[in-house]
This record gives sequence, structure tokens and C-alpha cells, in this order.
Amino acid sequence: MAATQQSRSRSSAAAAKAAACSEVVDEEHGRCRQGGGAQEEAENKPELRRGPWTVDEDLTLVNYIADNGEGRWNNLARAAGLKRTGKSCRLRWLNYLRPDVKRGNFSADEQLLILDLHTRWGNRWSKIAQHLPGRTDNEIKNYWRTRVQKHAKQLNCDANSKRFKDAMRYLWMPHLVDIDIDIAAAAADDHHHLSLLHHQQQQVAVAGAGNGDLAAAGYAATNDVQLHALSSGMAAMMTTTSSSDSLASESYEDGGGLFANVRAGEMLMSGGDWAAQEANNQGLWPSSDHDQSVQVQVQAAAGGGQFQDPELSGWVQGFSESITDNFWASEEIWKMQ
DNA sequence: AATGCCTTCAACCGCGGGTGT
DNA sequence: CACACCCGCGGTTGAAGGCAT
Repeated sequence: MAATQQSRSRSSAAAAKAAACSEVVDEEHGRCRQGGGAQEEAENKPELRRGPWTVDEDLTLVNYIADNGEGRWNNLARAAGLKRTGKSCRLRWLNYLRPDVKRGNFSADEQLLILDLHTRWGNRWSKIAQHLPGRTDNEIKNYWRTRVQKHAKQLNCDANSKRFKDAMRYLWMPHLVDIDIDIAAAAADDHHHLSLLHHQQQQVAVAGAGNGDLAAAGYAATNDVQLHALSSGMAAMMTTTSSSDSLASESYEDGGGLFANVRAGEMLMSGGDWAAQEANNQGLWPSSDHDQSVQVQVQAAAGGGQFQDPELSGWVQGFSESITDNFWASEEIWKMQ
């Protein structure tokens, strides 16, 4: 709510500023021109505004789309009488004015899903956004650049690096799942339900540890139920998207891979049977030889052994230590969102 | 109070792919 | 086939607000 108000406040301020702005833009290249200059061009081309949208412009755009629908953005901009490029109108509508745009901070579910999907698809923001109803690619991109990359910086590594992905996979995601379970438990305020959640969590872990083909084994058969029990919001998103596109065929792998690795991460932290777990994850999660070597090293550390790679050892150790202060202190931000 | 730095996010830009002529 | 136009995507920028000094 606060974020929404902040956003609105910013928008209004920006709009007020824009109203006083006489800057216009070349339509084709979007370049800035100062008002009064290049008169000849101005006569041939309509002056276009750029910068923050005013309330009047927003209303014009919203009303026009309500009457005529969206699409054909250049024509729309002209027909609506907006001195904006079609691109600008489209962006304003899709990222801000659209009624189903969800505003405010990302939930743990959404963060988890973003981390998962980014691990799979990289910076395919639009594709990722398709699986977060109400969220725009721009918002997710900003989230990644501001929040996630900030944590990567804290860890002194690149957000796209193997190390950071490992950190997300084995430490961050499990933590988000825990937050999610806590939230679900608090919302339900139902001890029996909570027990069920943890019991089903265990079942997935056991299924992963007991069979070499997790996806083909019990997981696939009960995936949907388990996801719902584990994380209602995330499961809802999975369910929502499963019938819409290619993710349908991947959804079992998504949930299974993610969850199996999440459980593996928890095992790591508790010194569990990593090797057995990892063996069952192969094929479900993008995994390279390097992945495996890293995981073996992580396993060694979890079991009290030493890392073969001193650099990695130091980093993982530093990461683990930072969990209790810097990293998870800032994580409180997530929790509050 | 003034200043500077940092964070956030709306908006812009360039590019590539799709489509119509 | 060539060209022009439109749309959507990912990267980047810059304004605004918050915070520290």
C-alpha cells in the first residue's frame, strides 16, 4: 500500500513537472528538441511530448482505449489527440494504466518465481512477466536490477555468475520458501494445516531421495497438490499459466526441479544427504559439470569437509556468515514486502 | 538548512522480428 | 523480393525522494 502511494505520489509530481515542460521530441528518432528551435521541422511534423505523463494525458489515453480498445499504437496516439509516440502510449498503458496491473512490492511467492524463471531463461523479462499475472516486464526488470543485483554486489559477485545462481538456488530460494510457508501458516492460523504443509514437504524430499527419476516418480503425479499445499500463491500462478502456453509441459519440471533443489538446499544447511539428493535432481534443473563440482564441494563443506577450491570455499563461508547479518538483515526487506 | 550520494522506477532508446503492400 | 511500417523486447537513462553528513 505504501509503495502504491509512493508511486502515485511520484507520478503526480512527475506529471506536474511534465506539465511545465515545453520539451518536444522528434517522432522518428525520439530525440530531444528544445521548444522554439528547428521551426521548419516543427511545421512538417507534429510536436511530440516526452517525459512524464500528465493526468490529462492519462485520462485521454484511458478513455480512448475504453472506447476503442488498444493496439495500433501510432494510429491510436494520433486519433486520441495525444502528442506522444505510439510507443510511449503503449508503454504507459501496459506498464501503468492497464487496470489489471498489480502494484506494490513483490510477494515471497513472486520473488521465488522470478528467481526460478530467471535461472531458467535469463533476462527474458517479457517471458518471465507472462507467468506473473499483473506484473510487467519493466517492473520485474527493475526489481532484478535494483534488488537482486544489489545482493549480488553485497556478495561481491555478478548477478549472472555461476556463484550467485548457486547462492540463489541453495540458500536464497529455500529461505523464500520458508517465508512463504510462514506466511501461509499465519494466514491459515491452522496447526493441522501447517503440519500438513511440512509433511508434504517431507514427502517431496523423500521422493527425491528415494528414486533416481524424481519427475517420473511420485512428484509428477502429485505435483499440483503439493505445490498448492506448499505455496498457494506460487501454485496458483503455475496453475494459471499451465494451460496458456509452453510452460504447461514444463510445469512439472519447473515445480519439481525448483522444489527438489530447494529441499537440497535445506539439506545442505542441515548437513543432510546431499549426494543422494543431488543424484535425483539431475535432469530436472539445469546442471553442468561445473554445477556438480560446485555442489560436491558444497556438500563437503556441509558435511564438515573442506572445499577444494579455496576461493569458492571462502566465498561460501562468507555467504553463510553473512546470512545472519548483512545478507539476511537486508532480507528483512523482502520479508516486509 | 544545505549538500551530496544512493535507490527506485517511469520513461526512453535502439534493435530485431513480423506484417502489409 | 524489397521496402516501409508497426510492435515488442531488453538495456539504459534521468527525475524524484530518502538518507547521511
